[in-house]
Amino acid sequence: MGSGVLHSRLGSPRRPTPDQRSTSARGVSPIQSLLDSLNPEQREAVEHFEGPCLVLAGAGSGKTRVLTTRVCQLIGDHGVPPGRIMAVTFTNKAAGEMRERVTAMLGEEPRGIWMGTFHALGARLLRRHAPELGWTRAFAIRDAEQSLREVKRAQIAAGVNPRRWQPKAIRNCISDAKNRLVGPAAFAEEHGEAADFMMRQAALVYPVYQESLRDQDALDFDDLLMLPVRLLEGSERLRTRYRRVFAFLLVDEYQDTNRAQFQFLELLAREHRNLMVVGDDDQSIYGWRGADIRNILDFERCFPGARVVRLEQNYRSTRAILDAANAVISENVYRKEKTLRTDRAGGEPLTSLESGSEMDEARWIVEEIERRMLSEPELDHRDFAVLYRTNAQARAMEDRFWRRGVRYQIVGGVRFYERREIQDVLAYLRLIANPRDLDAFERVVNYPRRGVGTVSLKRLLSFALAEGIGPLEAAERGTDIANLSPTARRGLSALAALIRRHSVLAATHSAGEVVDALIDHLKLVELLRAEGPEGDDRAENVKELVSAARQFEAESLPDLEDSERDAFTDLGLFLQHIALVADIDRHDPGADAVTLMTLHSSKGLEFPVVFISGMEEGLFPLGRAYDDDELLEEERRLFYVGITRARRKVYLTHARSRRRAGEMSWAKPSSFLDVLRDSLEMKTTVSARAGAWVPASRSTRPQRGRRLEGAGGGDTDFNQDRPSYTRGERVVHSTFGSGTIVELSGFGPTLKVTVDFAEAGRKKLVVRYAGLEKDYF
DNA sequence: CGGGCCTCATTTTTT
DNA sequence: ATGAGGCCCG
Repeated sequence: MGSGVLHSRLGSPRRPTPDQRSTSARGVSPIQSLLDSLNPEQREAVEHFEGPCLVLAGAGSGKTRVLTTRVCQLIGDHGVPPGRIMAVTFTNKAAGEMRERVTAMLGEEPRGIWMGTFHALGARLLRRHAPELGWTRAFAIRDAEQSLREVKRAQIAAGVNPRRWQPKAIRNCISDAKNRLVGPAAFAEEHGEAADFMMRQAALVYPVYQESLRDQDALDFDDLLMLPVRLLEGSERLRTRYRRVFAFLLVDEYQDTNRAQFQFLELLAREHRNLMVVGDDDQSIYGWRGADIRNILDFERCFPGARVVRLEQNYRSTRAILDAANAVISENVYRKEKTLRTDRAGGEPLTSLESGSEMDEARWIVEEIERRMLSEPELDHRDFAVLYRTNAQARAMEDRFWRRGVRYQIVGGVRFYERREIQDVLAYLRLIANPRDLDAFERVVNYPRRGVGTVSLKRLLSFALAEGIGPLEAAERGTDIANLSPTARRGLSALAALIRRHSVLAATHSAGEVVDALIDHLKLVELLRAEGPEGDDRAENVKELVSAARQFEAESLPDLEDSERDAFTDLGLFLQHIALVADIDRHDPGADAVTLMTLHSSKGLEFPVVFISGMEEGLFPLGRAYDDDELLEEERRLFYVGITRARRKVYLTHARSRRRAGEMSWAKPSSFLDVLRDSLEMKTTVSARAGAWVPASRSTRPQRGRRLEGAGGGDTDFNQDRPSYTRGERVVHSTFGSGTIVELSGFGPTLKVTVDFAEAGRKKLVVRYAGLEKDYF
């Protein structure tokens, strides 16, 4: 499991990239022949042995290859035991890929090496030491959705109305705090009296939330980063031990690390300083999640004497593509200056396409893929990728691929493990593995129907609280609870018996058997089928979960070392596994399909032909990016990432109209196209040319001219009935109270106002969502 | 308690 | 458009 199409494709020897094609001559050591095929800078990085080293690796400069070869070098040439190396990657996919490559180079699996994402490695550390922090070693990991529900519960407990204060916003505050290593107490001190209302509310919720997680023996994603730091900071003994264990640290995608991750590395590397980080500040695209670009810009200051290696030779793209990429990224101000070189002169120019709508755009893209496959028989489906800014854009694209019968694969979006029916089964499994899991309990208590509604649940929970016992124990003692209906009492004891029976089963049986028995017992397949046509799919998904569990047993379980297995049940290990493999890919690894995914997901991958769709103002860059130069630069880096995925051809497509959040909107081509204008080949779809709503005089070369918004009428976004605002006007907001408008920006649906509120201070609001009213007093 | 109907908010990326 | 959540009635 976890070996998706992309991963195994990259690991496949079938289509080597040119720089991999170098000979592996017989008689010479494999590592030596690998070294011979590197350029001088790459070799310098690979042969670097001890001390800090920063590798600034441009897109397509072979950085993954440098990292994997260095790992082999450390093991093979310097005799470093694999168990003393930690290699951090950005995704599970990348970790799997690196493991495969290292195995291929060394001729055997590097057993004992700590390789994975920060989250996975943090979890692994905590699996050993959680008791020192107040959790058990079998702690559960909350995904984003689960922690959102947890925040909401904590809000209610803390008296912070979840309707007035969005749980999502509160969760973001808590998440930011954790990524800055700020705990509940420190946060309360910092923001308990703050002028910022939101932070003040978060300060109330955070301690309750965290305590509730601990009561349930659960951690959220951010804890997996913060708590390992706490652990090492708090224990001299562990610090010394792990500094010795991890004698060599390697970090990929270093530009996307946050404060907590940096601190973790620093704690481990402070003494031996054997830390190599590889990254590209131009590809930093996770600022919104706390990534701190200063980690890369200030590396030399934190690790004085660090060697710096620049990889500027690009082995991936044509000159035409690199010129475009360089032109785009050089617009940015906050960056380390560097220029990518290539030997692949020339190449096809980039194509810009104007289409009429998102359906039209998708249709053209699919047809263009078919055209290219006809004229260039060496291209397969898998050689194409369609990238977009938001997951919502996948719909129209998928629809077209599906109708046209062109094989495709969507990465990300609605994930398998996030589906309702899967979450239901998983909740049962979580509860079987951990009877203290309240979130899981609430989810399953009345599914399938057991006659336990909100009222009974409330009574049960307050009983549990009063008695100081878990919800499941309370359910067993249903007879002791006052005012419970006979139905609810029966339902609860049936649930308790079911969970207990399966807990016993889990102690001696495999995860697959437990899941199978559970589904069988609940008659889930029958239940879902009865829901109607959609239920069939759901039933299939549930069955697929059983095979996922069996596959886990067959493939991943044997790889685990004894120290990681010891006290856990197979079911527990299965749950641990899937909590961290979020974007698990269930497709046939050999599948030949066009890849559809977000620009963010595309980082680190490459394709011969890349389409970047939705090149429209307001969508890419997103409208809100104009609030802030740094956001706009991040969007531009995202564009840079997208362009540099391509080996030989880039298409940039936009649509004049697009359905967004249920309503039709019109947009200009993205301003990101401006710097490329002279080098783009311009195309227009037939229906964009013929669009009846476009004034005829403009329709021939629309991409050259300045179009007016709403040409042809019918643009509801610019409705005259909408209230208009002016500077100095008084307004009232439901949460922030009354204030005065000090600034206006944007227009139409993106009109924003900056308001000085008497009590809440200065806020920037989107008029469309803020629900402002005029203040006539 | 459960089902159906109504209202409301939605804004972007992910380990 | 879509989904989630609240409210009312059988």
